[in-house]
Amino acid sequence: METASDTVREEPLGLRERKKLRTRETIARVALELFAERGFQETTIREIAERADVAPRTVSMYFPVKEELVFTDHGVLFDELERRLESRSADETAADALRAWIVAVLADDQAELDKTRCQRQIIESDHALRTYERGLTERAEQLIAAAVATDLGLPTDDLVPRMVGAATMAALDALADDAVDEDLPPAEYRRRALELVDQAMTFIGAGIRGLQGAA
Amino acid sequence: METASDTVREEPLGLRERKKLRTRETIARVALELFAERGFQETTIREIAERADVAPRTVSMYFPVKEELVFTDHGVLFDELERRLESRSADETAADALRAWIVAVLADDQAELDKTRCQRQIIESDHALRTYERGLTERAEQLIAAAVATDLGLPTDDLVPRMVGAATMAALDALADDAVDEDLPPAEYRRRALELVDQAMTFIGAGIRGLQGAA
DNA sequence: AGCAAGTTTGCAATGCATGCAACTTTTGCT
DNA sequence: AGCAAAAGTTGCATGCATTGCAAACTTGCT
Repeated sequence: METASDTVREEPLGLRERKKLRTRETIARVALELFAERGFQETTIREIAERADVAPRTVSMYFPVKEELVFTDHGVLFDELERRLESRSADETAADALRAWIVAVLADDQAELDKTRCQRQIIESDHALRTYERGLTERAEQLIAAAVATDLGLPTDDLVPRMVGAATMAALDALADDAVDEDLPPAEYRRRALELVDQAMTFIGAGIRGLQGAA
Repeated sequence: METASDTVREEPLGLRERKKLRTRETIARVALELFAERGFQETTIREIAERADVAPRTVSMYFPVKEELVFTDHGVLFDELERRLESRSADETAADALRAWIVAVLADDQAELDKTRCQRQIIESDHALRTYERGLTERAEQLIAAAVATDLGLPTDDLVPRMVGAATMAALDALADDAVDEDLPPAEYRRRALELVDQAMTFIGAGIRGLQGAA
């Protein structure tokens, strides 16, 4: 199967890089543990630093804002989306690239799904985190809007691509809710997720056609 | 024309209430001035308090989070939307109520439009404010989603109403951008705003029908 | 070993947010 | 008017996140 790592050159990491990566992962892991135990607001940077055995300053070094401790992979996931949207071939629509991205990033083993569920429970129990997440999705909306605008030959700031981006991210939100509400095995979760995605794309496609007919 | 005040009983405010209201408005006004002059992050609560001639503690009293100083009316506007959606008559769809709300709340005189433009410039020049705004729109999305779910006989957490809510708010976002980008007179701004809204509703309507046909 | 570059850390300062208690003003009642 | 309760304002103190800066420490390389 195609994954992100297929396209990324794997440099042999030096000791320095490996250590840095390990520190980063340790901090993120213990932070998630603590958030799950006591809640996000109730956990201080200092406590995270203590359990990760680093200085508080180091935590802030790796994660300039506290919220980033929860959304540790959103950045790379969205980078990947951007790459797929921008480097898609001429016969591939934005919708195709988007769907392929979702297929590639969907949690597919139990461990990954468990981590996702843990993150989602933390996020959904804290308003600041939900707000922060909405801020993150803004970027994805814009990426999608830009790609859709290209497909449709519309200006980037046109209403239609923006609505498509927003509706798409609403679908991904619904998908995230599913991840936590249900207690499904990974395969079943994937199936339902793709069902949601296809439903969203049908909606969007019909919306676009409806608007083109009216114009 | 119908406006919010038509349906709200105007109690004769006592001195206490009037004073409170005046203090609140003074704080909000000077805060907006300062934000426009120096920027949001660059202005401290203390400076706002000084110019408003109150204690810093009082500012935090009226506006528990700094961001609220910019979004002073969003709360009541969304209250009004909620009221309109929930108290609509049987023959009025969610879309009807929504459109009526937009017509009622659109800035229609120069002074109001100027204030809106000032707010929007401040918001768009600061990332924290944009994020905060996205958090606020979550509520509106949910109100709309709930009303649309009722109209369509779907569960509240169904994908379709959620996408409709998201797409609708994307349209309002685009509308807000228009308010600042252009230098239009109020009447022209209103006209373009309604054009956008109708375009959004065409998109959404077609999307819903497309999905119903496929189901 | 020893130097240069890159990391981690401690320290200090700033600013937002909040609980609490003291203080002032307004209100309602006699 | 006079007074007591209620409501609003303020000062004080604390906790926490975030950031700049410089010192201390590690690693990579010669």
